[in-house]
Amino acid sequence: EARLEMKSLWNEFNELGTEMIVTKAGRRMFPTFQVKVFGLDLDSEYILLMDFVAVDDKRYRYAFHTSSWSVAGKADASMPPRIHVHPDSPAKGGHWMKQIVSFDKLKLTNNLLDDNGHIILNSMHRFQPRFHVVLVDKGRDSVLRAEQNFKTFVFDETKFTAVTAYQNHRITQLKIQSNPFAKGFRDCDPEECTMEVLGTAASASRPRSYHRPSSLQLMGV
Amino acid sequence: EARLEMKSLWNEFNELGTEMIVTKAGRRMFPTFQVKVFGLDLDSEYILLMDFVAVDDKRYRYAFHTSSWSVAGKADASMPPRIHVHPDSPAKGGHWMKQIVSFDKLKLTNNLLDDNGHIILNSMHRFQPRFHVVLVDKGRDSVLRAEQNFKTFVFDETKFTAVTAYQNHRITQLKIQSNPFAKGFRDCDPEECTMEVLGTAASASRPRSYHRPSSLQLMGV
DNA sequence: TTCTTGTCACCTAGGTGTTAATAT
DNA sequence: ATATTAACACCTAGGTGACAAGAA
Repeated sequence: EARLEMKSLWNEFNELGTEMIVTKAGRRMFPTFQVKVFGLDLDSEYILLMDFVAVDDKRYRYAFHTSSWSVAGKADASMPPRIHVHPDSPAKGGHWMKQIVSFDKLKLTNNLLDDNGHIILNSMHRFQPRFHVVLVDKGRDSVLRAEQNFKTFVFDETKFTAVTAYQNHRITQLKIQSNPFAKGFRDCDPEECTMEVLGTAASASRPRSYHRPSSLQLMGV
Repeated sequence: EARLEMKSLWNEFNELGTEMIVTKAGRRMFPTFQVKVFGLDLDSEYILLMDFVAVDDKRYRYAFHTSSWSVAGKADASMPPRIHVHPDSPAKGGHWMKQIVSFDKLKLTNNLLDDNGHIILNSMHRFQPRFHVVLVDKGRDSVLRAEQNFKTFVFDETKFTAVTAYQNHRITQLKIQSNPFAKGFRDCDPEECTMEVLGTAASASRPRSYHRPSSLQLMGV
């Protein structure tokens, strides 16, 4: 009834241990959480939303010398729970099913006092995104049908560690290779570095490198 | 029940004879048609939309030597009529009234075969934008109440001539001075040419000019 | 002649990881 | 030490009028 899009890309990240940046202003997820929805009633109205639950009760730390994560104690105080309602909500089943539903407006923040409606997460903690479909039931006693009007989908491969700066260098490289907005950091021939990593895409080694001047000499401090 | 926003800017354009560019791909209007809506029922649902009607049955021509428009004959065959439904539709009265309603996604085209849902207009003809508020009435016999569920607003100062290229040079200059996206053509000190023409904004003459190289020497043809 | 089209430099607006500096 | 922040170069994406060339 709901299929995760870009599943192979999510798998690539998940195998390395996905990291998502959180910032004070709010940062989008990459990959973007996108789903194809099936089996809704064409003319009934639904609200689609996401939330994030802690994977465990632990705080993590990354050891650069071993390139691995380890537990660094119990979780910090949990953040105020928030949900992200897809901006098209509410909309009819026909609307949701006619195209991929993309949560590209969703942003993650570590700012406890955020008033932009972003999702608040603890850095160095692990989270599992969840996707919910809620049937808008305006009839009497809708509370009695709350259970059947509410469906939740969890895709294990979308779990991630929230960070304020990337820890695993291989995650950084995969982000750079697959996110169009990071094209400026790609280490390849400027002529042909348009292709993105999708699924088992080839990774032919590129002989030429694109070197930008070090910002050391550019930033006048 | 509906107030035109940026009325003074619309008036400035209207006094010169507003022109709006139409292109094959579709061009936004400037000024953007924006309204503040009042008096809706907070929890009832409304659809807000726009359409464009011909001001008269004439075709126009611009005489550069006299800087004036004149009638150039009867109107060409009318274009397929289209409406532009505001993308937030349908939404409750509370949603529409809590902020300015902006039709900035609306685009004008002269392409009869357009399949992007843009508004199709005849170039060198005059048009009057119209704004409609439709109450979503799901009751029986709603057809009997169609009249009272439908309100139309016409702001005379928003009428314009559709063109494929600007005719009146003063219109061009006012667009450049007031549209942020045309800032590159402003003839002023690059340091301080941020201010836009709003209402009776001052037009202090600027001693310094910003001259870009002529594209004659840049375009290698 | 008059009008239309396509390309361009130049903007707005905002999403990237990098880096140095700061905080804890 | 480790984690966070803020400024930055470099992108994507797309809205401007100018201009030259084409069409009617």
